[in-house]
Amino acid sequence: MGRPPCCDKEGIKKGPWTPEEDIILVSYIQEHGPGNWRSVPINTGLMRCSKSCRLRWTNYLRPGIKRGNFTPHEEGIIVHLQSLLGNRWAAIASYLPQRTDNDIKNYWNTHLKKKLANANSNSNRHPIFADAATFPSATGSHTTSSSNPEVTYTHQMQAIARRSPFADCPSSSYASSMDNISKLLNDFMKTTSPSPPPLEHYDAGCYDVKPAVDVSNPLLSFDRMSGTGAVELDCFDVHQQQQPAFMDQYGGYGDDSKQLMNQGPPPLSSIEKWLFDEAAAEQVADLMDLSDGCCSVPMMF
DNA sequence: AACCACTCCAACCGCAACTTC
DNA sequence: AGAAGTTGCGGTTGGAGTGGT
Repeated sequence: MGRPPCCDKEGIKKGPWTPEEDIILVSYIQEHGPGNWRSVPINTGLMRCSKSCRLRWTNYLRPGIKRGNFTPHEEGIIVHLQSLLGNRWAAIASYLPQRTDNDIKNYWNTHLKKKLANANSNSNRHPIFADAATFPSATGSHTTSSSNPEVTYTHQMQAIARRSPFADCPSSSYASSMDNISKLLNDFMKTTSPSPPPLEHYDAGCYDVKPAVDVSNPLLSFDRMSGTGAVELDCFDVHQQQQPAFMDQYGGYGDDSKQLMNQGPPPLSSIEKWLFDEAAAEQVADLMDLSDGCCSVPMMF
């Protein structure tokens, strides 16, 4: 279209975000919710382009992001899905709600690709490298027609992701980004008045959210990842009567996904069974550890 | 201590899809 | 219908951190 990139404008700041900028962005989103990124820099005074704000939010500040080492199970999921879907990181990330597509992409490029290259050279052609082209979504095309089997499959994947068991609370071995921001906000509030509202309902590590105080604020009111109590969470449980309110705003599931949600879960396919099978993931982990180069991962299709 | 090579990841860029008018 | 504007995605890169010499 020949339109100049938004970030080429004069006075737009680039580079790493400062804690102050993070606070401003989080405060704004806490109040207004994510979306309408165009208005974010205008309304906040941030000297950042809308794209940069969105990226900062989705890749770093967004609640529920898990940081730190990937588990062998997560590795297995990524490896398998990459073999099926190709480099469709957003689709792969939908299976790992706590990981961002950027994180998964980085992890693939810096760790898994090397591991698999080594493993592949040791074991020739392993079933894990099964030809992705045989799978409908491997083409990487995007359409919106629900009659398209490719899209149907994608929707099934999204539904699968919603009931993913991987949404359980991680160990506290990693530092939550929102925990950091919460601390920043608290420090900020000590020195500033008037201050943005505190992120008081974020707990460290995983977001062990207390019963919502302000239900009108989706950021404060979602219950997730406690791993305890009645909410046991499952914001990814399609069997739940009530869809978590934050899902659309924070998880990116759109109308099509809601439709699927209402239709109930798709039948459990072999890939789902495999993905949710810890033993299979361990097999992938074993493979990547190059223990003996033996081919032990089951062929799925 | 200084230098270099390497790793890792946050952020940028360009493009395509999508939405609005 | 199509131009203009917005959002999302994947590839790439810059630079901070780290380890080796």
